[in-house]
Amino acid sequence: MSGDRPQKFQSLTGMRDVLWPDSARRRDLVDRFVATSRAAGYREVVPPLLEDLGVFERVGEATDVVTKEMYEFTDRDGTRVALRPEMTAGVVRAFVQHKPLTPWKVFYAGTNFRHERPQKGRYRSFDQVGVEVLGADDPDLDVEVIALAWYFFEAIGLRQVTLLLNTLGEHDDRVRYSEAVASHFDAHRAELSEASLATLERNPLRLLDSKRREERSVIETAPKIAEFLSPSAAEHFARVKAGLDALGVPYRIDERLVRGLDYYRRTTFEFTADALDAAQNAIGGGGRYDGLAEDLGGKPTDGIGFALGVDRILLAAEAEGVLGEPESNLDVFVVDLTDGSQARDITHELRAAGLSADRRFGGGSMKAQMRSADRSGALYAVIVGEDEVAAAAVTLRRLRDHSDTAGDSAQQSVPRSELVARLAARSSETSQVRPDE
RNA sequence: GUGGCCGUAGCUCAGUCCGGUUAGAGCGCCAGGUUGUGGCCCUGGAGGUCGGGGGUUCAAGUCCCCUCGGUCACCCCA
Repeated sequence: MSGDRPQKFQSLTGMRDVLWPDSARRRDLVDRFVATSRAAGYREVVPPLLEDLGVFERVGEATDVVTKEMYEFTDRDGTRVALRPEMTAGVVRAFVQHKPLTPWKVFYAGTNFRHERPQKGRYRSFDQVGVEVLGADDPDLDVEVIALAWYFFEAIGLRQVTLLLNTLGEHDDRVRYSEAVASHFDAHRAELSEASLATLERNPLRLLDSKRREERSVIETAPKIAEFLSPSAAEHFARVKAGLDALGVPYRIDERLVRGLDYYRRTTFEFTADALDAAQNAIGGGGRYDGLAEDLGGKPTDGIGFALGVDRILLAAEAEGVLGEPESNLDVFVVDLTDGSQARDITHELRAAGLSADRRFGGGSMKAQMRSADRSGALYAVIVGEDEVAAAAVTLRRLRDHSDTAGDSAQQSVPRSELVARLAARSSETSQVRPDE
């Protein structure tokens, strides 16, 4: 016998367990996103968590997300694989692989992984919801996609959200613009930090949204994308703006919004939560990625989409105070003063009839069982003891909302045979009275 | 990857500067008050390797070193 205790484990750095009530809020948020997306004709896609490393390498060779932050490893058969750091690459890979009818409008909800130092609103395992549309070039599609996210934020009650909008031009525009930006910063190397000089080599556009204050003036004087836009790119952007105006979706043009992943073309956008007092206040972002399908071996296909950070939206909702306490959904708690067989049978019957029911295991005094009933949040307690069994009845006690039940005494005896039908009837009444459930 | 702050009960935290009896509080949990009635109240109880390891000392939650973890910020991003 050794006195050593077994090792105690805890969740890995940057990974968290989501327990109730947080799990209930998360579930509610995702459900609302699903409803919003379905209402606009989007269908769910569920790509795998693990992809060939190349799927992600193709889309972000110049980004930290891909070069430094991926969970990558060699699989048992020697394949280089990675946990997805974002959703778009996998979805586009699926599009190229299955060649669905276009336009392909999909939504998703899932977990991504990035090996970063955690901080508020940033975790190594984080959930996103989002949509992608492949195979359509219409600027009104950009409008639909952006508005969809906007309506979703409205639906969950968020008010302090800002939509930032920009365009990066078409492929050639972006290349010429990038060169111009590079030469601008190259001429001001002395004013750049060492880290920024490295960024200049890899992806000069990224310098535009640097947060370093001392570099602000160099950034201010950098060339603007507007001067590099081809007529068709400018026209596309104008129509996107006009569409958002028509729908009453407010936005702010941010010419330094270049976004993190380097597959973006033309329209880019980002949503920030102004109530969030954290450095990570971007709650969502997206844009067009017209070249991505081709980069992944498919035919040239236009694409656009966005991803929203579930964790950050929940933080923003908390900051705005729009998160309600999740309510108990339990109809009945069964208190059994006999040997437990009554609770076993009655909960079974109630559940089969579509009601929610719980009970306490291992018995306990009536006081203890009633306390459990109260804590469960159940609307009713069904009490069964020797007296009830002898009378072929149960005691039905209302635990909450006594006041609004005039004529409905707090406690009454109900024939055992009528219990399920009586409760089923009341349950449907109450659900009609409560519009927001 | 870099830096600041913080690790004491399930949770929120006193106690650490200036080392010294059995390490405390509130909330929560359990039981009793009410031999079949929850919430409120009263009484009692359980619950702690003081993150871990090493060192200094007669004596360490308290001082020193290392380490692990958390948190916030930078970088970057949802």
